[in-house]
Amino acid sequence: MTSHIMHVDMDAFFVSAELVRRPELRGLPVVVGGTGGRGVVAAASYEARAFGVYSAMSTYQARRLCPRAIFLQGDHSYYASVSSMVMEIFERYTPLVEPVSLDEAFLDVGGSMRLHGPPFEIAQSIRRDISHEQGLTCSVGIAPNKFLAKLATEGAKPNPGPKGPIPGLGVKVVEEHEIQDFLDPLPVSSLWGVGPVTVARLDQIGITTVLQLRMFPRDSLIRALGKTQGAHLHRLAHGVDERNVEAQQTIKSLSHEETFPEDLYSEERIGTEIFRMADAVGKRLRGLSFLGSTINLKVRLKDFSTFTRSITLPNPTDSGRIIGRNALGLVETVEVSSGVRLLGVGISNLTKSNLGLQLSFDDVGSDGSEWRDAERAIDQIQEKYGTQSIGAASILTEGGLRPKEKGAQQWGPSGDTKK
DNA sequence: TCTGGGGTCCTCAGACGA
DNA sequence: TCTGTCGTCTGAGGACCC
Repeated sequence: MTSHIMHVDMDAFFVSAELVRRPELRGLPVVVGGTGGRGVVAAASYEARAFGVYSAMSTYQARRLCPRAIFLQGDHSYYASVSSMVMEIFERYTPLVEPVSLDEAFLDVGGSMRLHGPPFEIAQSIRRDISHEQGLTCSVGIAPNKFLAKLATEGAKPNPGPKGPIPGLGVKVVEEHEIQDFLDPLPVSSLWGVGPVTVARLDQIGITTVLQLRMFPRDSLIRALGKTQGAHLHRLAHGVDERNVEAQQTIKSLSHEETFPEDLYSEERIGTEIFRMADAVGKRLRGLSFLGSTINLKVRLKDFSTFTRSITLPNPTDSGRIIGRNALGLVETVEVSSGVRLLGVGISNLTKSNLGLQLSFDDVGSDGSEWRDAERAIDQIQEKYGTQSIGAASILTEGGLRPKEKGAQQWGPSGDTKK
């Protein structure tokens, strides 16, 4: 059986997408992300990477490393539309497409080979289609499983150079008999699920490479890292990953959070922001026909200390008002007088809403009308006339309704954000 | 003027009922 | 009746991913 799991990753996706609509910026150091003082870098062009600018770095630091760079505020909805066109290209070659993020997906092409040829040829065709139709480049890894395919993609990527990307392989295939030779020299940090904390723990027991990890007794690894993670890493070091490519994925939670350009001190303002986020969470729930039972609140204070609180309701809900009221109750258990940097409201324990809903007193307004009906009516009006047209009074701020939308502030406040 | 947003999964501790 | 144990649920927090 040949390797038939494919991982496709767009090269510097957000920047590349911007260069398609702003070709005059080609060849320059370009950074996309949150342009405000509290923003982070979402993507850097290969010219900017040559200055040491990488994604997830604070915009502040990126500006210091590369003052000449052109900083663009990320445009999530534009990238999402480009992404959906790229995903459509994948679906020409196999129905088994599992999007990982806007710029990345797994494909199982095991059933497509009679029609489209071997995986390597399919990868070349996909790269050609994406280049011709979207003007973007991508890298592809092909291997017997998802974990190895993703690692293979890293080996296919371009490298940064001062005059732009130095082309990589474009497509890298890892066959069954090559697995150990491919994996052994890699640092443990390249394994899925190994971050800085686990790297430090492994380092303490003398493990820095996958070869050392593979040679380490499984029982000792479990003693050092715990049952789940120890067994997981032992499997990965041997190149074993049983996860299938799942075209249909179910969501388990959804949330909104926001870092404010300036810290919040007023209880009233904190309450308004909580209701604004709860309203958005409720709207998304209704749009997806989900109900949720557990309300989650996240608070980050001025000193970056972070607290989470949650409460499980007796009856699941999709009402922004109920979510907001409970989140407001949770925030009272946190001492916020030192200043709030970030607030987040989320919901988990999700069920499909067509299973029937048991109404609670919270769903019924004082005039006898049902809040759920009111919120659905607002959804419909916003659908027709825009999100600024109508909204609950509880989310009205000095700046107007400012409804929260998914990804609208994905990488932190923009440079021109008003309070 | 340093450190985002949206997720998933795991661990641990405490409460509670059998 | 009291005590210990076990499983389950809930809540908080941490690690990790893109």
